[in-house]
Amino acid sequence: MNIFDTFSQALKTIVSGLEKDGKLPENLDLKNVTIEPPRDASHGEISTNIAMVLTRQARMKPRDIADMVADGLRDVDSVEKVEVAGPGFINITLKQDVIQSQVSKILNAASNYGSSKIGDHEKVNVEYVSVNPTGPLHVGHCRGAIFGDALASLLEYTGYDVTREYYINDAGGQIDVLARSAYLRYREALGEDIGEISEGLYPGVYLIPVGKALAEKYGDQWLGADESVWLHDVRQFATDAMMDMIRADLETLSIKHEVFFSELTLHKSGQIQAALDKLEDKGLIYTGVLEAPKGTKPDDWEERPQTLFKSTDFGDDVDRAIKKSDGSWTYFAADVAYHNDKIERGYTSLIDVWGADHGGYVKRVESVIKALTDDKVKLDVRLCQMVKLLRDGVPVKMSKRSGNFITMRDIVDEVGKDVVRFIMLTRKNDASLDFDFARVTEQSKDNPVFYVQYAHARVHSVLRKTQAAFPDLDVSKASLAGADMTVFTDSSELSLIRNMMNWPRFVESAALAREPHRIAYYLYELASEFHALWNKGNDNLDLRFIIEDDREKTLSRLALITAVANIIAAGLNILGVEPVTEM
RNA sequence: GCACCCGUAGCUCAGCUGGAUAGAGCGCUGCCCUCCGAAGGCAGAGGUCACUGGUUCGAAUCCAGUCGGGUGCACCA
Repeated sequence: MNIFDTFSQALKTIVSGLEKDGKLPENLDLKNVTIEPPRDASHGEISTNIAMVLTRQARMKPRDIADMVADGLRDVDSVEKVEVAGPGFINITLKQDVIQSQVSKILNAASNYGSSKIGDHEKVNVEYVSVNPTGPLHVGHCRGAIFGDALASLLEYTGYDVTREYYINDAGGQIDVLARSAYLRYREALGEDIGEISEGLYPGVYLIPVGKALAEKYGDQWLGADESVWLHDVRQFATDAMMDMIRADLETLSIKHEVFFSELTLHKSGQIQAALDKLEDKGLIYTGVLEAPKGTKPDDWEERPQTLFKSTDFGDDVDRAIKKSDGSWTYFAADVAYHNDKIERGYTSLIDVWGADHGGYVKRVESVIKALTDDKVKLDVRLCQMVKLLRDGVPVKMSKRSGNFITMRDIVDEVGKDVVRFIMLTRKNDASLDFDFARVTEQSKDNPVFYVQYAHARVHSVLRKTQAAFPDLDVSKASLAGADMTVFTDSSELSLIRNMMNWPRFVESAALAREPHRIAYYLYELASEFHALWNKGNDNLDLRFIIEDDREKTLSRLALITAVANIIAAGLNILGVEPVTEM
């Protein structure tokens, strides 16, 4: 239980006491009460708005409520001072030794400090990447991949039961295109001159090895054969090859998935029909004609009767097609089945991570979830905005048509996994992000990756140097946690500890908001405080971490900075970035 | 035409789901290395939180509208 939880409990006890004494009306709702650090450190460590929240319910003046609650808080033994300020804030200053002792708590909790149970083992499915298996991953895919992966880790850290999932779109027309493109490379592998690759096929060189592998496995039996002979086998073969490649690409960024879910299996198993039957039973399927879109009307627009889903009943703009005019399933139909499958697997919370260009697709899928579960299962679609690639401020040009795009692998090879991951998480997902090759590899304070990792490495550097000064000093967890913490009296030290006290709150709020970037910001701030303390040691020898003639004080200081390193490591771990021990 | 997202310091962006005097980095200005932990540090200037209303003890945050920017808008995936 962290310090904020402790005071949350204390407040409840105090309020119910006041209710019992008739000083406050009964059954007060404390839902909107916040317990948080005040913005200004001079107001103490903890602040609550309880008096203002209860004003209306209790029909009393906020200051009067605050005074009564403050009296109760003064009896809590970790409290040094309680003040009522402004419109009715209650500010609590903790006893200094309580603050100091937090260092022991952090060390004892080790990597669990900051982890939380708010998820309460809720089954959450996080689906991300889900790129069509028709080529390697390119930069555009990086952000969603990293975001999804970090979000999944964050949710695990806060007590959710998380499944990381990839939806393989292996059933659509693009797979036929892939197969034909691979077949062309197959012919090439068998010595044919295939010339220019025609417009409708994938030109990428990554298909050359696939063609060779096909030739090795099947020989020349398909040369000159009709498409109907080889298409099925080549589809399967090429899809598998592409997925192997994609998995390898993901591996370079340490992106993990537990489930790779094939769209094709939905078609084969009859699950699409089954899912639509569920909607049919609710009277949400009908045959109709959609109106032409209002803005730019497609040239080839024509009226056509189709099987439609009544998504407008659930907030969508228009009803959506389930079947094409030739009677085959739309992509959306498969997606209905896919989400239905997730629901049937028992997830009560679904998170889909998509690129912002799929924004128009959100409402229809939300509609499906609402329709299928009577709004009981939550779907949260997180859209990731574009990444602008720059080199020294100049936009990097990419042409998708010529196949001349920067791949995920290119970018990882150039700047490294950790840099890519961290930078991609330094903006909230729905804001666009600049990625400048020159800046992200800079070793300076401007570069947040470097700055945070440097802090962690510095702590380990100090620990290594301690060996020289005190070869036999016991720096085990137990020894550090048992150090004398009362030596921390400098404002920078106390400020650092206060900051560390906030870590659990940050983790929880980041998880609830599904915003892993908050972790990155917190780490930057913590690193900044740590570096500030380090710098103070430049002028004030007594504030250095290793004090040559004072073994005990050195141990205390090591305890402090080890706590910092623990938190940085835990945070970086959530982001999937390696906490390095030397630069 | 419609939907979604965005609009905060000169620039790039945070702002902990409604709290107190709105923050950080870059850039700018001024100080700080004979030696010791300067791939830096300290301090300062810089804001009608796009605009207008509304909700309430209290709004950058919630609601409505306006303006500006981005994205997407029948069978594709």
